[in-house]
Amino acid sequence: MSPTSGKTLGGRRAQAARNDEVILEAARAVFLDDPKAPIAAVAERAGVGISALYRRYAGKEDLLRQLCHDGLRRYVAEAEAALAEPDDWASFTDFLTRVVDADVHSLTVHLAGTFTPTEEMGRDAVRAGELATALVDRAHASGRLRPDAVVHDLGLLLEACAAVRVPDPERTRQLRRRQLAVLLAGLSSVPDADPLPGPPPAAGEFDWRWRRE
Amino acid sequence: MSPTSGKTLGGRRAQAARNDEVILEAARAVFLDDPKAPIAAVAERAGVGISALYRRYAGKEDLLRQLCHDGLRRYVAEAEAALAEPDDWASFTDFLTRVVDADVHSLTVHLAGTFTPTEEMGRDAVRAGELATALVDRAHASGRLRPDAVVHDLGLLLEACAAVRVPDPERTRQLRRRQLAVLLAGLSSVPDADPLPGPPPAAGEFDWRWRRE
DNA sequence: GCGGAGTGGAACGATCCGTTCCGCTGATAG
DNA sequence: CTATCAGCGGAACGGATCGTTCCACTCCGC
Repeated sequence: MSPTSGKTLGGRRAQAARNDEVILEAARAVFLDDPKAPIAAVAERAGVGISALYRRYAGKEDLLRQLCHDGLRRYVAEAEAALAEPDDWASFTDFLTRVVDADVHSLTVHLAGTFTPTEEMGRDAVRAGELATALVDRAHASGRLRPDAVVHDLGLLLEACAAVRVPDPERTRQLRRRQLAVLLAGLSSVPDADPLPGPPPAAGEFDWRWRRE
Repeated sequence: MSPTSGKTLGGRRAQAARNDEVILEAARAVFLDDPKAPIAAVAERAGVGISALYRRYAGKEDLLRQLCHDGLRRYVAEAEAALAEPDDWASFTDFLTRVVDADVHSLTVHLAGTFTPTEEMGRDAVRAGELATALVDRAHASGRLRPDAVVHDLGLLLEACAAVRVPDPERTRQLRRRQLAVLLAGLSSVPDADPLPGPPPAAGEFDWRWRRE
């Protein structure tokens, strides 16, 4: 049975439970800022010792994997939420806005290749791809997405937004929204526009990051 | 007087002169791929020994600075060339296309902060800013640039294009052109568009990279 | 009180990287 | 032809960094 009889547990246990959160949050912040940051930086930011980290994670790679998987799950969750919306175009733009705001893509991009992915992550990645395709299909159906845009243009778009980063997080969010607005305007259908150049981005072209060296 | 009497110098001297080029090219490629790459990687890629590097540059920082300064000069040169064109809008788009193709922005972005800039770089940077403003002014004059776009939106745009990178350089160029096309479409004036959100990017907001830690 | 879960942080060992240095080679001057 | 030395290759060095381990300490829960 749970100690302190199921009540809100206090003292040492509470501190530990709180640390779970604090550490993950700190890790997110630190590795988002510098993917190669030392583990000690995470501990410092979290205001805990290094032991508190190694009690929870087998090693650095384990922490990184968890962090990245969380991001992937968030991506999937946002996509599912967006697909529940009735408006085709709004579900598309809302999804992108939420993913950009949550900085999910940065996580994936910067941390890719620093750990060996689990099978579950593979399955989630496939699922994410399916959901993205569904969103783009609906956007096409709405007629507001230019016909020559493809699913994997989302990759380019997210990359572009994730690339925006200034020291202040809130300002970063604002600038990313601006970037997103420009990109969405560029992806909107207009009567007589030049077609997008080059072979469109294809399926495997963003997987190279995941190659373990 | 020059050895071998001013003729096309051959043998050892020729090899040395050729190495100047080869090394710079290798450094560009290597540091573009990984800004934190070791100097040895540059030497290996250039097919020379480490001594060949240290004969030319005082140290790593010196090489990085040179490389970055070259990029800046290229930026200025492209801007000047573009301003010489008669068509306002074309000078704008051509400039961006050339800068994106040349991967100049990546150089600046990734290498920023890894060395102490020289005063001359500061002057060149100011000049670059003036030229960019002139280009944007002309683009506005042409009426094809949406009125709420500002000079520093170029920073966001270049950032977005530089963020696109796949292993194959030629494919990278293609995808960047596509990205650029979307962004330019997004920055084009259309009759009744929503205004771009948030305070527009301002002057000092991209300088933070240069803070030496 | 006592046992041990939870922790802080010093210490260790491995790795990496910038820089130096020494010995070699072959072009060039005389 | 020979002495010289610019130019070079790459081993070796020393410092820095970082992941991980380990031990002493605290204080909750029984």
